[in-house]
Amino acid sequence: MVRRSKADALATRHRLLDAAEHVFQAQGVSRTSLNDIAVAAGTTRGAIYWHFKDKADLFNAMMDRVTLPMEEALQCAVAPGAQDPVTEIRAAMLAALEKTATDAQTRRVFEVATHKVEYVPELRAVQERHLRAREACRERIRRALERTVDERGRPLPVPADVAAIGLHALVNGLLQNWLLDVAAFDLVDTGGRAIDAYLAGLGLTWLATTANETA
Amino acid sequence: MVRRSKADALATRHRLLDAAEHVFQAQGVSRTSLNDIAVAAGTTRGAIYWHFKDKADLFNAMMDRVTLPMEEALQCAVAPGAQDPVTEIRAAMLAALEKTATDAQTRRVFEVATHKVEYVPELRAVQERHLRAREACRERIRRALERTVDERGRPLPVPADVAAIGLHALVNGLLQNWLLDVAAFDLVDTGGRAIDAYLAGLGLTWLATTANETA
DNA sequence: CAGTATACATACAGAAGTGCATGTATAGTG
DNA sequence: CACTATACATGCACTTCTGTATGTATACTG
Repeated sequence: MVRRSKADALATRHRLLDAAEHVFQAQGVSRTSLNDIAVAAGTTRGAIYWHFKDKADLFNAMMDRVTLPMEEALQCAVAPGAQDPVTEIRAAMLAALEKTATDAQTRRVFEVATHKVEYVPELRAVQERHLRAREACRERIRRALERTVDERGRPLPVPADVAAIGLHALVNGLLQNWLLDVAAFDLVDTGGRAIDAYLAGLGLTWLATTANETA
Repeated sequence: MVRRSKADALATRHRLLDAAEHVFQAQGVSRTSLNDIAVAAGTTRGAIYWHFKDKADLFNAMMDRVTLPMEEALQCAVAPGAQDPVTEIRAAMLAALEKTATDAQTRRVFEVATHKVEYVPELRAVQERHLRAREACRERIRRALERTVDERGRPLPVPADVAAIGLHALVNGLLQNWLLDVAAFDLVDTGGRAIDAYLAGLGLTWLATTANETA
């Protein structure tokens, strides 16, 4: 076969990762052979073994190409101190929902990572990244809540770390449930209202009020 | 080999399912061979093929032996009209958390079902059961909320179905996140407080208040 | 422009797992 | 008390996938 230029090789690599996303989503990671991916990408297994060590390496590369919704949420709220910290957090969570609902690639990879792969020791890298991202997300929420408590006088009805764990679980649950049946509810609208209800329960009712008024 | 009595055969079947739970949890479903399960159960593949058609059949039988936390929550709240419907729902959700935290088998199977198996078309039976249970759970929450709205005057800040989807997502997210790292937080205590915060956000503040007072 | 590394395609050997066929000893059964 | 179905164990053929070795044409490089 013709040898490709470096640009061609990079394109091949991306085609392989694109193909992996689709085939993984359709068949699950463990049930797809490297040949399945190669054929879907219009190449052979030789190309895969050139660019990647094995299936786990390819899987990790596929994950590294994207930022998962929760990680996106952390970056999105980088605009520092521009406004109320809870408003930032709320915007970040809504952004995570919206990105999942609209960006096809994010949805594919997130679905693969949550429902189409088994969390076995071999893929520990992704699992640890997942756990770290989760911890970072919780921390960010917790600090935002504590800053809000400092700025106003009233304390939260529950400790900030508890509130953070709950909010993170709520968003996570919304994302995962929606992926199982995207027609069941509108992720951004319904999810956003649920988030506002939760925040209202933390005593941040002004948010829920404004959200209801604008809706 | 000696032929067993019917009681022995039933015991063998249960040993196979017990072994499957443990090996699936440790290695993931697709990475465990039928021989792995047979050896773990102290038998051979012959026993498996006698009791089950194939691995998918064994997996389904394993799932049929238990009631998952959310299904348990539905049955638990069967005590009808004994008290406030929201109090019932709250108790049911807490029961789901507690059962997951305390009952080892429930935890094992739930963990396998959520993190150690790929949702591929072949296991559609379990997936559909999962979706049906989810729908039933949401419906039950929704009706309880609507009954509460009827009993009191005030409406909810969000539609009942939206509130139900959120509550279900919250509990589901708590369960799944806890399974990924059981040391991260106390499922019953932290989860319960998060649930109360959410209910408070729906205007059912008396619950959060009493929960805080008793805590 | 010759030489080398690149970017694959192809071929092959081996492991592993599945499904079934067959063996077999005993628990039930009339 | 024969005898048949049961409850497995064992062995085998077959498929499937992996990892690697090898072939090869061309992009790059001095």
